[in-house]
Amino acid sequence: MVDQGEEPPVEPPSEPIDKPRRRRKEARPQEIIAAGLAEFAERGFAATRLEDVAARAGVVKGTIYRYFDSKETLFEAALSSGVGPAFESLPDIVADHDGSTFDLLRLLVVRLYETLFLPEVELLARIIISEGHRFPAVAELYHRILIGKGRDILRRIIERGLARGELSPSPLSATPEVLIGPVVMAIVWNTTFDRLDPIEPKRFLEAHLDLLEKALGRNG
Amino acid sequence: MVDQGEEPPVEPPSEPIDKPRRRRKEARPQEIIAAGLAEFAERGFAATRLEDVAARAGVVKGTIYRYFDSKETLFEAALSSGVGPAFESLPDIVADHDGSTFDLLRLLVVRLYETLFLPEVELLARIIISEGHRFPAVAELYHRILIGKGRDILRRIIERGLARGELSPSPLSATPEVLIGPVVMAIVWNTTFDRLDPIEPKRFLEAHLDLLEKALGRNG
Amino acid sequence: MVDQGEEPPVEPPSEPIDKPRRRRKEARPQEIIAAGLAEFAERGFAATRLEDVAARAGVVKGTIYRYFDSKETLFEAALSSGVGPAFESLPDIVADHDGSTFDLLRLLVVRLYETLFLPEVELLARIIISEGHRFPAVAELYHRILIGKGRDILRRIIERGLARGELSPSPLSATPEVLIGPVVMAIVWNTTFDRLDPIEPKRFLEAHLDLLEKALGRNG
Amino acid sequence: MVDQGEEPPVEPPSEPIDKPRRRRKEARPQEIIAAGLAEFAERGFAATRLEDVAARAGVVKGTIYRYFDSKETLFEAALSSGVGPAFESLPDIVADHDGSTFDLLRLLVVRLYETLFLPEVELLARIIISEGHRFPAVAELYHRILIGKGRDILRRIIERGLARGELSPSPLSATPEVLIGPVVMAIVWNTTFDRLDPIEPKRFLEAHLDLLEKALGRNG
DNA sequence: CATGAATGAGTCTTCATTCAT
DNA sequence: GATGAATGAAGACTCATTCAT
Repeated sequence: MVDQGEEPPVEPPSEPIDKPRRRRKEARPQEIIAAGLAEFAERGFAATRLEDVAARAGVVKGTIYRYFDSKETLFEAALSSGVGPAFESLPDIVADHDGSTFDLLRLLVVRLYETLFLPEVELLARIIISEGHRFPAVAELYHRILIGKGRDILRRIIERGLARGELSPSPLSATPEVLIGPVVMAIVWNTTFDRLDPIEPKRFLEAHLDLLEKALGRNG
Repeated sequence: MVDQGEEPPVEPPSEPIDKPRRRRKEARPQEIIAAGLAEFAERGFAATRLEDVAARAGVVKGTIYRYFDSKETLFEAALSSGVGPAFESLPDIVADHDGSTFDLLRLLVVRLYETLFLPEVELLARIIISEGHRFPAVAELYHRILIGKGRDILRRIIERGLARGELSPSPLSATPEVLIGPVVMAIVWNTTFDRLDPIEPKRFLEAHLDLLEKALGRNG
Repeated sequence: MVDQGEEPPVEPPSEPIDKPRRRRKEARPQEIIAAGLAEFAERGFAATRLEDVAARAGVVKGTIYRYFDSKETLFEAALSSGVGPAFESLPDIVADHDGSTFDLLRLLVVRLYETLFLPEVELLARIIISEGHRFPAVAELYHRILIGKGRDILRRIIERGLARGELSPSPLSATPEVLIGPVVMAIVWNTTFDRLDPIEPKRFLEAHLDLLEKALGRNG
Repeated sequence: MVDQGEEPPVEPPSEPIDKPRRRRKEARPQEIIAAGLAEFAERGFAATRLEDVAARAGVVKGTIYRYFDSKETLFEAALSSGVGPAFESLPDIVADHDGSTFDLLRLLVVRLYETLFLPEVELLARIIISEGHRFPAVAELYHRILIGKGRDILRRIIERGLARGELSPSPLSATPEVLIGPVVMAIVWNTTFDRLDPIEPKRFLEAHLDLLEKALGRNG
């Protein structure tokens, strides 16, 4: 997932043998997007220079315009590119599972840590956190994703818990987003203070799970 | 609290009443800083035009340079300006208090919600979240503040709880930052999705306290 | 001579005749330099506007920055551009010559008048005289040239004269630069008073040679 | 001559004793002019900042405008200020003198070296050389001075020499300015190369006189 | 008179975007 | 398609000049 990475210098050996040039060309847009993602995450939208994106993608500034109408178009393309892969695998964990509510939450939370700290996803996260406010379309896209894939699952877990009698109605069950607050904090902390005092995701995850277990009970 | 931000709180009471102009002059840097804060929070550092900052402050572009050497200098001044007021009142709550660990945490968390959702502080928060990564000096400043004032209190609350036997060593007590994760999430969420789906701080606070109470016990 | 200044003297004779645009592009930097030289000579470095340089070169302000990093870079490029051509042909006149010292000096001085009053060289001279003091790099460049090519020849002429017994040691032979003082005066005079009361180089040259002849003797 | 110098920090002891303040104020324009002279010589007209002139004069930028209408007005005032003193003492040397032509020339040339290398006069010279071309009024002023006081004397010396039979008509006697070329060269050289390779006026003067003597004969 | 805050026109420099080759 | 030269609209910053105190 999201593995289009930075530069695939080794051409896929499984394919015939010709088309090394062809291959390259078809990959162009992806390479430009990957370069854009990296630059936008590093400098922010306004401070990113297309010249640098081009250099990182190994092309020339003008070439970007063959694939994207404008800097903004590239920006939105870059932000859309990783959305699917990044959050795709979440939904089905609730449906067929018969553990406790805590078990389900643990599954969700562990998955969140695994996903959100992937290098590519961190880039995305940094951009959304930095620029989301300035780009309504971006905010809306991610809001839809996070609601659709994330918040929704959370609510379904809670509803299931209530239905099974493992939980009882409370302010917490009414606003279950609170339960994943720590992982958001970890992401944001690492976005800003990564150079000074980075959070160790593993350690944070353990404490997070400890908190959930204490609050819900191992079987609650 | 924190409202001393904009205007020097001590006005010269000895002087007559005239000198509206004089008054104005002394306030200039503060007015420019306030305008800068608003613009930087709205558009980010790179996309903010000094022209707009000036207009908002009711002066002309060149005037900014009487007080600040460069756009960057103004940026840093703006970010430093609210630091003290915003976090000053936190420290002393632990020292003389004889409630349970949960009571103390509740005090801290309530205070955090009260402070962080003040309009001025929200501006600061947005800027730090958006630009902190690009401005090491800013990141360092706030890291120092947050560590010194925030994390420190948290750790002292935990230590006190351990000493009083209300808590026992666990992953959570080793990484107590997790406990305030939800408030960070709320801030960040509102920073990005304020226009689409804002979080109601009060409701979030209740759920947050509910979580803490469930996890620590009312007396734990 | 020295007229290769503006345009690369060797035009590609092999190519057809079209490509007027291509032709243009390769010449751009030279055109900008020529325009810069003219403007800098007319107004001085500080008062020259890149906008005017661009207009004179038939391009747009931004284009200058494709070739030169800054106004200062262009300035230095312009001053370096003409150095070689302007002083290149001097050196070899001493080596193989069997006339008297005066004959040699006459050759040198005539050549100096011919060279220094060429329109392009006058521009250079004006800039060096005006701005040399403010641009150490420029001063050093021309000092090296003038010493290497000019002063050196002068000294060799004198040494040759001493060796041949045409001259005898004296304050003048110790400081032979004095011998070319008049031509420097003529240049400077014309730089400043060209509009009021220009010096006629030819008349000045005659008087200068008259002075040298009287001082050294036709055969001395 | 030209002794208004840079900063007269010691108040004239011959005057009474009071009025130290009064004195200061009356001297203001002169102090500003002196400061302007120094700055204009150092940086040229366009690059000189009135702020720096003010600082050097120990006043505030606005104060300059109490005495001078504009930067240009100050410039012209500064350039006029030293003219009289600098060239005043030249004229009378020809009238009553009964030495040879060479003797007279020697007097003139020695006086030129003495005058032109005075620190204050060097400042003036540098400015005229640098900016004269851009300021017709300045060029005209100095042209009048130099013609009136300098060239004129030279011509009278030559005429006297012709009349006395010490000289005979020649290109040199028709263009006697050539005779003082070396001193101009020395000034210009020192203006540009003062930091790299300054000319020693004394040594140059000796060689210059040697040249004149050789050309005219001690008694010619 | 002097101050110094304020102004605003001007200039360098950057960079997204276009376009001929 | 790709290139890279050229464009032109901004925007940061400077500084001569003005003006209220």
